[in-house]
Amino acid sequence: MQIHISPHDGVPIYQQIVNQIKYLVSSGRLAAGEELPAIRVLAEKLIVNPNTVARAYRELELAGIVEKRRTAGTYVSDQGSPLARRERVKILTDRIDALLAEAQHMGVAVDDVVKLVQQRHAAMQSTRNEK
Amino acid sequence: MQIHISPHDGVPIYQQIVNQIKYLVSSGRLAAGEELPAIRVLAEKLIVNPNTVARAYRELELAGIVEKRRTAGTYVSDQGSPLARRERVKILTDRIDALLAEAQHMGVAVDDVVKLVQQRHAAMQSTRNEK
DNA sequence: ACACTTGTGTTAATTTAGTAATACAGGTCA
DNA sequence: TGACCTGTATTACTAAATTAACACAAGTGT
Repeated sequence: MQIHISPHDGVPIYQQIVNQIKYLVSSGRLAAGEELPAIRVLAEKLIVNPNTVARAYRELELAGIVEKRRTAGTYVSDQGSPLARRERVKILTDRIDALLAEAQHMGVAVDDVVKLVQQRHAAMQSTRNEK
Repeated sequence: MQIHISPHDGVPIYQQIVNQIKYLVSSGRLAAGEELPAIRVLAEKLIVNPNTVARAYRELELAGIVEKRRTAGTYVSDQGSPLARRERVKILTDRIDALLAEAQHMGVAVDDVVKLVQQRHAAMQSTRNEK
């Protein structure tokens, strides 16, 4: 768990933790079922108040990334089931609908939106570190 | 200049002003070179502090949407339309980045996202009323 | 039972974003 | 010139977000 925070980066500490753990999970460095550090442990490691880590974990649980077992710890959730995928696609579909509605409202063609998507994806692939 | 603000909409007043003026410019209701209301005038019309309007105008100038002539007033920038489009694309780009990041976290491939975009677009074309 | 660890909850301090009050500087134009 | 416009700058107030301090409840394992 190599997590590094920038205390005065403009983005809240708890958000930085959320983002980095999300990335660790999506990149496979944190496997499903794996236990992640106890709130106090990570807090001490990052030199941050435990409540801040607790909030990050809560957000992650809300997002379905992790599961908490009250007195046992926090674990990466098994988000691999096919049924879950349908749910995920539905969420993405809603966002896409909103995006398309906005684009239409702005007078931007859907073709351009598709181009932007591919373009942005390429950009994300090449540059893995920014800001 | 029909601008309407919702004081407690969650989004800041100055941001609402920025958004609506951006839209007015991009839709052509505010032509390039046209003068827009003096800060105090618009402030009184919207029942808002002049500083709030001033901030909105400042953001618009920073975005290249308008130009300010110190003692003469504020005018829609000459390249208002093209710049406005760039602005719109930037807004969409931000949303797309967020969408792609989310898709990655969910383990959904970008190809599938592109497919969903096209699919949803087709759905929007055929059925113009639902939700 | 008991020491220890886990996450939870309540409350307060702190920081930041947003808005407001007010005075200022520099032009226009009768 | 001088009243009257413009946008600008400084300062302070308010509300919300963020973080911190600290006590709590509930399992684990010896």
